[in-house]
Amino acid sequence: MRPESRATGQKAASFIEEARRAQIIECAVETFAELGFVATSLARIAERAGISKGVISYHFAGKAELMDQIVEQVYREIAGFVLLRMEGETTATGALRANIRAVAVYMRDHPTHLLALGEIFKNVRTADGKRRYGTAFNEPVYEARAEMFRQGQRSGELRSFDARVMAITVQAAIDEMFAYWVTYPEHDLEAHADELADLFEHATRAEHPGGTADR
Amino acid sequence: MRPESRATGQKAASFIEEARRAQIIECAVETFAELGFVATSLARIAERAGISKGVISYHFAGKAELMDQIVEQVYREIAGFVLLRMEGETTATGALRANIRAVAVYMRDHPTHLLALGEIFKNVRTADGKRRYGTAFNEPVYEARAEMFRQGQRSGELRSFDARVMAITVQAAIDEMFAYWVTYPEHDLEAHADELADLFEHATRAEHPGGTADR
DNA sequence: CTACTTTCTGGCCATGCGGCCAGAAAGCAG
DNA sequence: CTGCTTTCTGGCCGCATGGCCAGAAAGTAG
Repeated sequence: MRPESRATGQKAASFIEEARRAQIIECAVETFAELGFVATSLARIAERAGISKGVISYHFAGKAELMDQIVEQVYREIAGFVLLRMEGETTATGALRANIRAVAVYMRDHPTHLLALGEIFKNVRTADGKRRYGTAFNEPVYEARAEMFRQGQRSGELRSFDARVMAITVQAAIDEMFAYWVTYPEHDLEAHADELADLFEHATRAEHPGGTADR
Repeated sequence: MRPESRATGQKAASFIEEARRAQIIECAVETFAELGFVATSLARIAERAGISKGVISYHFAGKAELMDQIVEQVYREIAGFVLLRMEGETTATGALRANIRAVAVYMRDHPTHLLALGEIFKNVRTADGKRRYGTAFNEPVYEARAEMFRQGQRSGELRSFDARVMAITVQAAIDEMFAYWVTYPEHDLEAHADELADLFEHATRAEHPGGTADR
């Protein structure tokens, strides 16, 4: 007998099981990225993986769990990648530049992961019609970046502004850079990232650097 | 006999016909805004309008034409509203501020229209899997704003930067302001808009105002 | 009134969906 | 080999979808 639900089971999964789960997740990511949320069905994912549709049901409790796994995995992957490349930055401006550049590098190397994440984020809803992964899911990112700005303001490196709005806007700028690049692949992603770093440096830095917060 | 396709017909439509079409479009907008693209079916739209599903088929060639009409109508509405409120602005900075504020006012007054537009934009794809209304649909907006920036750079009002990246980023910042406000309705939209205007003023203005382009 | 057009209803259709399962196949332990 | 577990296939189910249509209803002109 198959376990009541291997997907939610606690037992150590076999090598084969883990490999299959990883393969299915990867194929699902590609399908979401290529066809979009609406056109991505379990049948299409199975087709891309070269397996029967039932295999997905065997390894995952359902489509919802599959998407949960994608979100969790990709999110962790990005966070690790970006945070690693921000280490050692001491100034807020430097940290922000490293942040933007790191995300741009990740975009270039794993565009499908980000596309799939976006499709799932924007379309999955709970039974009551509300977003499953809302803007609220970005809270940690917003708050971390806002805190970075506030620290820069306290040290006098940055001018006075609403740290939260700035944090939100940085994320928006990064996301749109990705969307634009996906539409126009010949667009220079690295140049765009540097331009964004300049943009926000001008937007945030104190008018008379060296002093404390300017007003 | 019903006309071969009233939806695409050229004849002057009757009052009743126009009223029905308008009602259906409005109900469709509300449904897209409230339930999202995935959960919006012709049946649900008809239910909200209190009519039979067949009425939609009678007045529109299909779901695709309905969505086309929504996009066209809302797009025209926004463009007219915003452009009207930018008239008379002579400086790039002033025009940008007026632009951002106007969009914020429109958001406050017609959130469902913008939500529906977003749902349709992000999810409708053609048969070959490509976006029907892609980032390319924003081209006119991007280009107009970029040209505004270039003019400001020529006059020495603005510093040197990539006008296109700046135009894209402004749009992203505005869109995210809306998304954030929808998630947190108590968020102060007007203050956010003013904060954005300040942000981009700092990001774009020349370091030594009064001269010509700075480098 | 009748004759005709416009508008609407209710239901049918083929399609594709996610979920599920009986049993085949494969792998493994004795 | 046999017996057991894990993994997979192929197909079936109920359901919702967009599109479609026959005919009813409402409106209008003569």
